[in-house]
Amino acid sequence: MTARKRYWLMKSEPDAFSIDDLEKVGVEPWNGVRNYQARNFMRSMQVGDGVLFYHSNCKEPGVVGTAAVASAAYPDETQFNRKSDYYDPKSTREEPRWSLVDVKFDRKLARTITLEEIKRHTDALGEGFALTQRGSRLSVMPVTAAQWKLLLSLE
DNA sequence: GCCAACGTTGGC
DNA sequence: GCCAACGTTGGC
Repeated sequence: MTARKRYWLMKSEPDAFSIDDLEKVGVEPWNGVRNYQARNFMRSMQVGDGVLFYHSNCKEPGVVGTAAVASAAYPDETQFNRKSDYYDPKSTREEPRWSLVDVKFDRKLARTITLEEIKRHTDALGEGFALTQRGSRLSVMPVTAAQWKLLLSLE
């Protein structure tokens, strides 16, 4: 039951949902992920896992805060909603395609750990790190304990 | 706003 | 099952 705590990095566009938004609401269902790899990572998450909150597609992309996984994976409601941008006509209640987890605010970093800065540590982070991998657009990815420690040590 | 890289779709 | 076309992501 009590698996060791694991770590993740989750991207969000601050224009859509920022770390400040998460601080305001406290807990947020991480809806709208429509990539199988990212979905599978969320399905393997456990309550209490650590999350690096990353701002993407913005002026200063980078890690801006930490959060925690607050639920096991469950179906993403937006896939059933015709009016939602995330509506998936091929998904059914019986066999939902898309899952999400609830994410709970932990803290904002004193400053943004920018992507530019993170790239300078590419070697230490290792080749398998999707964030610094050329062409990777994965929005939810695993982070090792060592990577977690290294990234937060830059704060 | 541009565009490279990637994932998905659909015709065959 | 291949692959061209298309849509999206996300850094710059």
